[in-house]
Amino acid sequence: MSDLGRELSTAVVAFHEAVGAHLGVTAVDQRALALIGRHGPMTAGDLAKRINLTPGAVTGVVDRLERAGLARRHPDPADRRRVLVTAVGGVLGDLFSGLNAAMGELTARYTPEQQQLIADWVTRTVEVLHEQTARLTTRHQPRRNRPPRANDEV
Amino acid sequence: MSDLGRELSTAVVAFHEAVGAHLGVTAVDQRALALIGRHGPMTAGDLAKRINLTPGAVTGVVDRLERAGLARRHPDPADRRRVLVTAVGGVLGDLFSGLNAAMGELTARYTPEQQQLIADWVTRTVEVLHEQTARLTTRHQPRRNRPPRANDEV
DNA sequence: CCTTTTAGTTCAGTGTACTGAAATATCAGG
DNA sequence: CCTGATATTTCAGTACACTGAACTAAAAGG
Repeated sequence: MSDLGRELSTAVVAFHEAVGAHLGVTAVDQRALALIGRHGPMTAGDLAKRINLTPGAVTGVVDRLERAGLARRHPDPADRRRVLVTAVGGVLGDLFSGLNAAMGELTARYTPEQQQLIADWVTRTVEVLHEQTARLTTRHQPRRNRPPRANDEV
Repeated sequence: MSDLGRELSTAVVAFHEAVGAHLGVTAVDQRALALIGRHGPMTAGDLAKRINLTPGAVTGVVDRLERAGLARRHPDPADRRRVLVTAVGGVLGDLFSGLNAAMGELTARYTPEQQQLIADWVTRTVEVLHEQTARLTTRHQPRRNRPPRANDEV
């Protein structure tokens, strides 16, 4: 069972990497996208704080996301200095459509009760992962062979 | 439910990134490690073919894995030109111990039948992910804003 | 208004992982 | 042995994402 978890983990990571390579965006870019996907439109500055990057770096992140058609810059009508970054569903949806369809087929094979059970397990697993990720990022400080990486919450 | 999948996905990726940052290894390094973890000890050349990297790059990969204590170089007794790269369980085990413990607790909450159901779902999900990853990496060629990345099977 | 603060982009410099080629060491065959 | 093939490392060059600082633009507050 713990082997299965490892397999799931690597499969998920491999898929994410494939998506990133396909679209020409980095892992950090994808984290930023997930962030605005979850929290809604966000200013570049907020994004910088969230993913622990300098404003200059965020410009690059958003550039790549825009070029890939995954996000768009939107001037804030209330404050014209600010730039709101919004996620664009279309392209990513296209890419994930195959996955979503296949997963839909898969879930359809289970009864509602079973689906409920699986959803429950997934929810708790996500919680565990968040806890363990936090444990890694806060308790120990990273080993610095390489430059400091953006590895905060997502 | 598809939202849940997305959340699980990002949580998994975040954890992996945290581990990588903590140990000073890249995502590619981790893929290489997963590879030798699954297929057993492997020569540097095989590793190069598998992850689609030049031999020179593989030297760097193995260097980092060794430095992190995740792998070890082992001369092939049969052919002293070759270098067998073997995974070392200890360090990674320590890192994942928290996760494994937490996941163990989590699974213990379910009945054996329920565990079986979950395992079944996970297995099928892994299959789906592999298919979809293959679809991305083979059918379409990557968009090349950036240099070609190592994104093959894992 | 005029100054100060804030938001974002631009730009030069840096670190790192990659490629491709040269170098080194070992095997295999006449 | 000696030659040619094979496995890995070393090394120079390159690409890229990041930092930190300068710059532009807009808000805020006397």
